[in-house]
Amino acid sequence: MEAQSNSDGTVGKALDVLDMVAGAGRPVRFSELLADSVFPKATLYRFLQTLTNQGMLMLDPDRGTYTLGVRLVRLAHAAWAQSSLAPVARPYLDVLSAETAETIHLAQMDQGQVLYVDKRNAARPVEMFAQAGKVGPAYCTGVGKAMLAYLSDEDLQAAIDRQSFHRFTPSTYDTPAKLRAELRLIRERGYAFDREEHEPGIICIAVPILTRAGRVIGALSVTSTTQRTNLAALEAQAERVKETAAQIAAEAESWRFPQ
Amino acid sequence: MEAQSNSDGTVGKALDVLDMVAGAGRPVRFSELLADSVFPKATLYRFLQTLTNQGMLMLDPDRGTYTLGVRLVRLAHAAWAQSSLAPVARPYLDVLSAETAETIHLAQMDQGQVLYVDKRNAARPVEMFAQAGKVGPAYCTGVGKAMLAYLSDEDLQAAIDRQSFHRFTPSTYDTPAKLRAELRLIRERGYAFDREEHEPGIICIAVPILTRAGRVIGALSVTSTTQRTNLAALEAQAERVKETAAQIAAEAESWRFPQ
DNA sequence: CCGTTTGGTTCCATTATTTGAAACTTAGTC
DNA sequence: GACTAAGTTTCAAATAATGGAACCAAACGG
Repeated sequence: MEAQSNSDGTVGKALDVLDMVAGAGRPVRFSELLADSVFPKATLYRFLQTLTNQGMLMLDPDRGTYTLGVRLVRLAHAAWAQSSLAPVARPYLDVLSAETAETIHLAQMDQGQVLYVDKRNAARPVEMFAQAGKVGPAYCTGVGKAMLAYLSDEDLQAAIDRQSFHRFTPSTYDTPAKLRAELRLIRERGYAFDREEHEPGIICIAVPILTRAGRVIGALSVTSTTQRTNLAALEAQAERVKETAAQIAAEAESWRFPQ
Repeated sequence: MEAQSNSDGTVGKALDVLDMVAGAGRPVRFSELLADSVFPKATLYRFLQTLTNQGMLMLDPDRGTYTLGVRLVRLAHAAWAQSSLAPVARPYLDVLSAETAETIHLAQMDQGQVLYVDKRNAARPVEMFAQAGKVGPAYCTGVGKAMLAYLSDEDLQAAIDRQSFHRFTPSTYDTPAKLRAELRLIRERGYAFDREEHEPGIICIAVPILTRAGRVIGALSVTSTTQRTNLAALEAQAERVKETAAQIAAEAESWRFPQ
């Protein structure tokens, strides 16, 4: 995972450093960060220092390791509450979840990747933080494709440039061309499938969540396994899922932008 | 809520802007931010642009309003998972919660404030994001005082400087001197009380979570109301709560810093 | 016990970025 | 169609970031 030298000046670079620490997934030493950083020693050092006294990072003085700071948790609480679809969508997901008795995902786009902001697992109730906040690829997941299909040409190009096109399974679309063809179909149809493209045995139907103006603000999916069901059965739920998406869109529009 | 012009260069200023948007708690227009910002128009404008490109903020193009971006949610997921005590503490909180049948709070220190990272409500299971991530004052909460009591002189001074000493109730400690006296007692005793200092009728017993080296990494509290119980009854649980804190500390030390 | 390596921190002249007043461009009013 | 408010761009001056190199401290090896 390389920091792709963003062109956003000092702030962008500092945020890259933040991502590096986040990417490590465990406390990291200065030297480790230095090893796969594009920055020279002193520069990286200063960034770490700045981020640390801003509370975005935390330095364990005993071990000399850096971890993400708690200020992030606070900011994220606000982000989740005010900017994600999750709080708005919650009641609608509850209903859909009860009706379908399948796993439900609510996702948004983040820098070309899929960010899951809520999840319902028919079996047991949600473990919020543990599940929400996870990221996944866009080109081979139902929610990902549903969102990609409705991006502007410009945004779509930017997103495609960020896809790895790794071939997870035999049915993964592994080139931009194949993906674009699929996206056209999705746009015509109004919903997307995941035909075991990311994980064998896992299938889903996904619909975009669109504003009245036609901008994608998220996606919603009903997921199952090939053992329990099949695509046709999922497709039968399409209208129901679209309806939920529409409700969420309407609510989001009136709630997040009052007046 | 004023951005207190931090001395951390460009990055610090950008993060201040981020806080401003977070602080608003709703989508905000450029002009609103400009109104209570110390930055001149062009500067603020460029920061917003940078943060937006970085996914830390989101610009609703229809309305021209800024909200926190989803990248924060992703970062926070990592922060919560790797840097907060919550995942480590979870099983121990489960046990304590079952035993006491009272509300449990797990908190950490963030820039002189108390950040709640997990909460158990005897009645219903946790709503993670909805509860975790909230912040509160340090000088008048059980967990806050428990942590303050074990800070180094330097860190304590810095934390005290950030307290408002607002008098929420008649029993709130409203000066640094009174607070410091209380902290001495807490250090001798090993645990802290909240004697309706923040909210009338709400009392708690709180213990610090300390590393073997004696550094505070968090605090844990059992909260109740004056209607249901009293301080003496809570104090009777002190040893039990300390034990849980010790378990969490031990686990945190071996788990978060493997090898 | 001392020379050496490794990991982390500080210096400081150079360089590049940020800064912000002012000019400009929309979009909205009356 | 002049007037206002809100947002965007420009550009020379001011400032902050940069990074090579020196420095320090602790751990290591002989």
